[in-house]
Amino acid sequence: MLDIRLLREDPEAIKARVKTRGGDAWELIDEILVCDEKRRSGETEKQQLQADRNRISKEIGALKRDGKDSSEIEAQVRQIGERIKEIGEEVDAAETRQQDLLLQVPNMPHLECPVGEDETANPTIREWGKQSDFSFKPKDHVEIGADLGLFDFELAAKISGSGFVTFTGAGAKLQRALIQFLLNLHTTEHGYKEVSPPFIINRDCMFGTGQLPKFEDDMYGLEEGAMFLAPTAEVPVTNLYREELLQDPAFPIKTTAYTPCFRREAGSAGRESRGMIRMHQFDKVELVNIVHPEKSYEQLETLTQEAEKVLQLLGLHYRTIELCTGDVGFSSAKTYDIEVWAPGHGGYLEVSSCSNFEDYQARRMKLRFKDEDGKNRFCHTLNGSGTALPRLYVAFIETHQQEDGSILIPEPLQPYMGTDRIPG
RNA sequence: GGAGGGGUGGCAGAGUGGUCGAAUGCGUCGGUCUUGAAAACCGAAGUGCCGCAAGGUACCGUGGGUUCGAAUCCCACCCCCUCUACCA
Repeated sequence: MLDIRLLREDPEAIKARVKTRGGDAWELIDEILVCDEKRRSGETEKQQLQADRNRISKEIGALKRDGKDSSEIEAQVRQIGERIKEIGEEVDAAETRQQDLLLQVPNMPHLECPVGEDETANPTIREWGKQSDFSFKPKDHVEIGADLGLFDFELAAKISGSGFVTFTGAGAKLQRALIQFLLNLHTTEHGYKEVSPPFIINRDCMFGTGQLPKFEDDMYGLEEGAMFLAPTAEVPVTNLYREELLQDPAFPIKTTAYTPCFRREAGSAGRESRGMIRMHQFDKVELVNIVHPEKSYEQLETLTQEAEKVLQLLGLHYRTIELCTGDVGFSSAKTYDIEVWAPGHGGYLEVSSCSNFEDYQARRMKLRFKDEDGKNRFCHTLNGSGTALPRLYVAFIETHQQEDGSILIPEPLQPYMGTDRIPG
């Protein structure tokens, strides 16, 4: 949520920045300011009346104690009460409307964020490794999975539907090994605290991280929308800190979690949908940082490197791109995507999205800290996938496949797999 | 799921219609004393909103209601604890 004070100060500048995202959310800003004005003037009047009422009520108390008649001023204060109620309703209506609108306005992209309309304008920041040479034609992950019996889509369709996968045998073990590897890397090398949160999340939290009100259709709702299946661990993990006023925080607060993620992916059928590249349920290890506002951009670089480390250790070629204004997510001010090379697929796959939300989420969820001067300020929040499993899995088996059909397990993963090769 | 108990400031814990934003204790911070520290004593200290400010206003789990006036009475809901049932 944007700071209403900034909006009051310089609405045109903020409109211009929101506008760089495309879309028409910036058009809401004028009405927000009208509501704000209405709310504030009503509030002032209401509070004056309340002060009157409090004063007179005290007089009534005093009269009654003395055994005197107070019926006259009681009638007077009753009238004030009615007026307070009327104005109160107006103020509430303006406030509710203002809040509704404000929740629909996305974050402002960072000033240095490259301006552009869509993903074609995203600059590549760096690359690591290179596209591997094969002395044979590399198979894609669907084929490898079928050949080695690693996973089965039909088996998943039988019990759920399309867009799900069942891992089997060594394939299931590889999935488990990757999760273990990721969590251990982040907890032991990168200083993260591990949590394992619930996957069913209440509605308030969905507002906190910015999934609601705009993206309800992307999620699986339960109990008529009162609860949702977590679309990403970002939601439960960041919301662990909602409505907190951190007294003496040891910034950066770094939390990691493995969770399954549930997404309806409504309307994206057919897009990059072969195999397990886009699923209704997938596993992910998430990295969440809560930081001092002045350190968040520095921390974004660290966070991104922590995610990249995963791919380096697993010997997977990737590139890191910066999202332009038209492509950056709703709540984010700046985002790096990490895309891993999948030789069988013949393209790059997004395995991680590392974002600085600045105080956008913190303001929504009232996450604050007491700063060096004793002032209460909103924290900055960041998160990044560290990493998403299915695409990591895809790149992994496609990159490490051998001509004989086996898959070589790179050394860092061997302790978790208990072998250096999945036989062909 | 059923029965009972409970949700008050950083924590503990009083308060059952009007000088209660809230006693008291612990903890925290500042000061006095001390070579220094401890102890003792004195003092400070919640959050949001409105206001240039002075100040005002709201907040005692959440939302409604009664009343001139609600932490206190009524209703609904949420959460926690104990017992019980069921169950991985």
